[in-house]
Amino acid sequence: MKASQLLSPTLRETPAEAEVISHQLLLRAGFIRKSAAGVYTYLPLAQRVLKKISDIVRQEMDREDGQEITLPIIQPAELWQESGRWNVYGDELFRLKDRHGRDFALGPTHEEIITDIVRGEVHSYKQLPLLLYQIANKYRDERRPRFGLMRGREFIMKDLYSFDRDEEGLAVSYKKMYDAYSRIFTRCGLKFRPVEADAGAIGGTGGTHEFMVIADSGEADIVYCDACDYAANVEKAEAKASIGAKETALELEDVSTPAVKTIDELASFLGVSPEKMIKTLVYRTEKGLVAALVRGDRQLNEIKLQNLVDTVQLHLADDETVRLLTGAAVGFAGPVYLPKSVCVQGEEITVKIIADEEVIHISNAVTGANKTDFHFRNVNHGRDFTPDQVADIRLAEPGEPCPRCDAALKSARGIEVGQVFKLGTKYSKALGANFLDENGKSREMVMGCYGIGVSRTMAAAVEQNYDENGIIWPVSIAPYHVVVVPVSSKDEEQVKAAEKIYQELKDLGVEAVLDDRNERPGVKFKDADLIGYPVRITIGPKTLAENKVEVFVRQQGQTTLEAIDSVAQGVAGLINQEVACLS
RNA sequence: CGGGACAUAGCGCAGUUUGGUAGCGCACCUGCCUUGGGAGCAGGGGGUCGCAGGUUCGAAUCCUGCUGUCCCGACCA
Repeated sequence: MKASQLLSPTLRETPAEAEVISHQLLLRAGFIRKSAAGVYTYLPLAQRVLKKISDIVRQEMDREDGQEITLPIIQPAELWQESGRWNVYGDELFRLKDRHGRDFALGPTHEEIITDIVRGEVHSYKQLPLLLYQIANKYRDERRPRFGLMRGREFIMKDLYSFDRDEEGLAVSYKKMYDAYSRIFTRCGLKFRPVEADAGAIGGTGGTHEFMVIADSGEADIVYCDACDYAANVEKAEAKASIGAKETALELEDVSTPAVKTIDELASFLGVSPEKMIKTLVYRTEKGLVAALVRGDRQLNEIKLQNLVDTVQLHLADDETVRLLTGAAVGFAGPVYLPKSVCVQGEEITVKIIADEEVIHISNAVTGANKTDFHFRNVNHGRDFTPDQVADIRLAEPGEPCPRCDAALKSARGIEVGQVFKLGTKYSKALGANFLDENGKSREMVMGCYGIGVSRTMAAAVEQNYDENGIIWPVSIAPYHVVVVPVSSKDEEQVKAAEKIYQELKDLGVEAVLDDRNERPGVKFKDADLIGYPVRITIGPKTLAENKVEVFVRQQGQTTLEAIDSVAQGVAGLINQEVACLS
């Protein structure tokens, strides 16, 4: 491709709307343009990157006998009503009506429609397992689209659905996808980590892993262990209880603590360390109130609590409810003598006390006394309070022991680019996707679903590979491998040499761009760095006299001199070697 | 959905306080010149100042309403 004809409108300045680096660079380097909030046009360079990523995904899906299909984006409301998600999915579902007033949705995900196809066409155990996938646009009307391609309302996703006879079959399919995903992100040249994750609203019976591209700009917090393989999203990460020394229980006493509300204030006021305190957080759920207890120096993990209580709604109770429950101002709640129920606006609401495992092992703890400006000292589990449930409900933090091997946990930020789910029979049951087994007995198919954010992976690759001059594409997903730059477009000798090398590269199967624009060299170099071509070949007067050209490798920032006649061959070898290295 | 900010040429911005009919840099077009890290000179094209009302002789500027965009939070297969 000739740069003079390539639609890659680079910008000298960063558009004000772009905050994260991938958004800034993809706009500046002329890869994308915004059409509406969270909706982007992919220009030629982006299209090529997306195709490279998609091709890698396709190869690895096909390798595991995944079969590619295309499912409709416009989906009838009836299917969504059948699964129950028409009402549950909420405002995030893009809805539309046709001219007859019939309801449709733009697919945010495709469990319904794939299950519909399979229930109609697959009836025998002989046809299973079945792995079907597509690479397509997905639509989610995000409350707040942001970070450019990272969280859009229209985005490209690969989704594969597995259908198996039983849980054992599902485990096999799951493993296949897990391994395929690891190969895919490796081949894309990304530093990533599969982590244990929370299943969220999608539910399901088995485990789920998220594939995280490690980057500081990531939205997800993960903890991992270098000594063993343990890695998890903090939403899910197990926290190992640290048990303090047992002391002789002293007599319960209340102590005046005027206007001392926070753990820190209390620690300095009483001279007691936070790990000897019990923090009490009151939550309101559709199943009543929950008083959650964690050690003073710990943080509650709301997702663990929500899963434990099995609620849809979980929000911190408002001040008024806390006052009614404890009979005290906010900041003085505690488990001792906490009422079993409370009357809020004429409604009787039950209260459940749930304690983190560590809490019941604190001897002579300090807690709120449910009396304004008072706390209790010497609170002991069993004698002074008895939780309804004891479980791991706190947030795991870096530095604490790994739940598997006790080495110190580390933390990192990650961008979720893929997730694998064991769905079980949730959708096959709702939509009636059954098959007959060897005994002629009808059974529900056991499903899994596996997503990769293709457009997000492109953005994640930029987040992980850039410098102050621009993008540094991994060779395997770079839009082009090489840019050939004659320093002067008016120097016939340089132009001729450049054209020759460009042609040779193309003949060798190397994807090359010839920067034939009548620009000063600085402009061409800046654009090359910004766009992120892995290799730049520069033909200039200094070296041409010796029949040599410069080869600049973007990743290493190093320049070497090569003979004109062999440079194409050499660069082709380098490119092939790089790609092979990744797969 | 709560809080905050912004909206003037493709991009970055000034002009708004104090109303007088729109400007700068980059980009774009023509010519000259130049060619090793976003050159220089000369000429040129491009904007119903987000939209709709209102005040006024006159509105980018003041008032009202709306829309869009971004950030923080809540939310999120």
